[in-house]
Amino acid sequence: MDIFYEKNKIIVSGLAGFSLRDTFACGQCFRWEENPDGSYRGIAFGHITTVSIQEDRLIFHETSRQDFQTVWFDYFDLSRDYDTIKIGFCKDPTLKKCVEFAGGIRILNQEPWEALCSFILSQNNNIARIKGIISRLCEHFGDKLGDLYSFPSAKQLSSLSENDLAPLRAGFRSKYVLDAARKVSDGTVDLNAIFKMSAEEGIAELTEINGVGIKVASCALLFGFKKSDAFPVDVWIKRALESLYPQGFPDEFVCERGIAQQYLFHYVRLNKDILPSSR
DNA sequence: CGCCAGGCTTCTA
DNA sequence: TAGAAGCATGGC
Repeated sequence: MDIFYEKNKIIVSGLAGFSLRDTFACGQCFRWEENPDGSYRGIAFGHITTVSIQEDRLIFHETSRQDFQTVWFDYFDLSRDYDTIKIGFCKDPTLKKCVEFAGGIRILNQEPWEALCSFILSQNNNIARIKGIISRLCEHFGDKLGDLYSFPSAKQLSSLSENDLAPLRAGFRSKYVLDAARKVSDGTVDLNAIFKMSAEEGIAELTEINGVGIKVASCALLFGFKKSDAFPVDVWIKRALESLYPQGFPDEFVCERGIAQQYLFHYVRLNKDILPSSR
């Protein structure tokens, strides 16, 4: 991998196989928007960028060197060697199919609070509506930065009431978001401490929040706390495990089983015919 | 229109 | 303590 700093763009080469579409559409994040030219515009950690891919090159447009180094390099998980990980996955026949279907997925390192809050809102919900709720959340309570809105902090949300969140139309999830915002902002749940914890300990910490169970906690840990061994089991993964891994999910992927999980999730969700039709 | 959505909490036997 | 009911809303 090589990095080139040019006048108006930063180019990262040597990323053959990386797909922005697979990465942004696989259900791990909800805010990136595709432009007519195929690039994507997004905001994270209070910084905005536009990214595109040409051949094996990831290109950051109108992005400062500092933002790339302090935000986007880590956000796009550029220190991880996905080629080697995928070679490992391909030893398993099902994961091989996942890699062939959408091997361009990388797990993003999102803002911890955004990941937690987003997946609280995701429960018993569909992705199109989750996006709408999160969009309204940011527009109502985030900070306007250029043409986009930051994700509102736990502190910003902690002083709000359920009534304040009514415009989001998040239903019963609103009270869960408020409980999370309060416990995170007052230190009852220490997000920074979770980075030093195991995934198991992280689950114990996050499930102190009302409305956060093992699945939501696992998603937050995988997508916001660099816990690549966190393994969220939703209805799709549950069905996939029952029909495709009756002997259990292979142990050899333990360290990166969260990544494998995401490849599997995206594959079975968009190829419903590979799972038994009856529920 | 009815089913279901990247579940969780609460109730019930 | 396992399993079902209830939950808000709207995409498809």
